[in-house]
Amino acid sequence: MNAVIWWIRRDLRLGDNQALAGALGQGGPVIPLFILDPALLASPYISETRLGFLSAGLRALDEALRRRGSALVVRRGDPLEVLRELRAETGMGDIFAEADVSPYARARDERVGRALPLRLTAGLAAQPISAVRKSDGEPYTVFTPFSRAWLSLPAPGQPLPAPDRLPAFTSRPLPSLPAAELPGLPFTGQAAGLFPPGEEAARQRLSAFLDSAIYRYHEERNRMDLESTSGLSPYLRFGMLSARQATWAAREAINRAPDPAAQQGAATWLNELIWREFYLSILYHFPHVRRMAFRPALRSVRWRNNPAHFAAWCEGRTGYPVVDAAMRQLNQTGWMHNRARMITASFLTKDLLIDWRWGERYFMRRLLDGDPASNNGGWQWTAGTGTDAAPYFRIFHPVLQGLKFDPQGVYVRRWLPELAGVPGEFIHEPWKMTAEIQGRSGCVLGRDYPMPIVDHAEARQAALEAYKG
DNA sequence: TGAAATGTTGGGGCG
DNA sequence: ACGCCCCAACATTTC
Repeated sequence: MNAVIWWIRRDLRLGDNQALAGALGQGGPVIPLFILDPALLASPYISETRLGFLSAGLRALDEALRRRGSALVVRRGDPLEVLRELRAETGMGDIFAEADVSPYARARDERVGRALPLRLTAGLAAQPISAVRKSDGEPYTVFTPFSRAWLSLPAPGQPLPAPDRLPAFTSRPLPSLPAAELPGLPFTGQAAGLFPPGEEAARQRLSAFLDSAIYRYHEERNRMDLESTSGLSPYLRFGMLSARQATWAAREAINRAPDPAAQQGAATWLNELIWREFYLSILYHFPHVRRMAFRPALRSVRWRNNPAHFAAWCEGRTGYPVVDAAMRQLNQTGWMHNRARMITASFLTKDLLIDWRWGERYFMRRLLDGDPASNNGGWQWTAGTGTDAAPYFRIFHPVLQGLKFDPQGVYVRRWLPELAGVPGEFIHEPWKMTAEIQGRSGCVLGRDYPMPIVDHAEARQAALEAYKG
């Protein structure tokens, strides 16, 4: 019996894995394979931290496989060459993999599929990407009708259980890269504490979220000072949790919610998962969004692109506490609250008039959950350049956003220790402190914390002008 | 999944 | 009792 290959890409899980199920359905040995693709490792969107998370996730997957009589094979090289070699070693069986939507992934899979028997399966999204279309067959470009159509489709089936055993290939030893040669920074420190890699950690995190926070999600999800979000994005990014597992859990939570407010909480979380599927669909149908604004009229915005401003934004020293706290959170942990992503993105594109693609790339280089579809969609939404985007005049006020979504300044103080002693009434606008209060609070502006690098009111006017042009 | 500017309404002070 | 003004609170429009 031919051995088949389960080609793992961003589906680092044994549970609810349709590619793995397809491979097992052949009845013969299954070889779990991960390929380190030099072309991907050289991408400007790569993150050392995310690579570390991936590598740690591969080690966790290998351990889970070994408990089931199998083992992960990791090889480095051009995917087509690696697959050819491995098939020659193992009997020329089919290759099963979860389909992806990014332009690079699709080109790669087309190239492989022309030369080898590649069988792509669904699983990246809970509803197959191209199943959600308008009645005339065209893709949606506005979220609300997309979500209505998504919800009206037959609910995705129950998630598949993880297999108890994987039939191993035993005819000959299969060389694999040693764990020590996996790429990325060692995954340790704050990020590892917050996001332990692997399928089991994802399951625990989902279960904790379902216990209570999901029912308050509607009211609390925007609060940056609370742990009110699921924190599942890094796991969804690498498929340590499947979209179907997540949406299934959301629907179950809706059904057993104790009261209407709780039901609304779970429904709002499901809606966020649908946003993820919306942007997967956008990238699939409109791959050019990866390089430019979706809307042609907004491809000629005259960005100012001041490098000093960009550096201040990256390093979290703009002088606006909410913006700076958010960027420090990103730099230190590889994750940022969604509300904070919108605030920082609005600040970069509107207050600093810096090309959204600079911000998109920086986020990709820092985020554990950095996903080309969601990240691009989010940036284009805030910049007002995308499908169903915020209108250009929707400009976030960094102080008001702070007052609304971090009312006591707890989030700001957590990430900006230099503001720890600043009185509550000044925490989102420390430049209003008198010299005396600055001295008393141990936070002298210009010494301990910067003055704002731009005046928001002026910057807002300038942005309106620039976008109008 | 904004915020500012402008418009409307109604209560209360006051001559 | 009445008209006038002020202004807060809310609604609508505009960017």
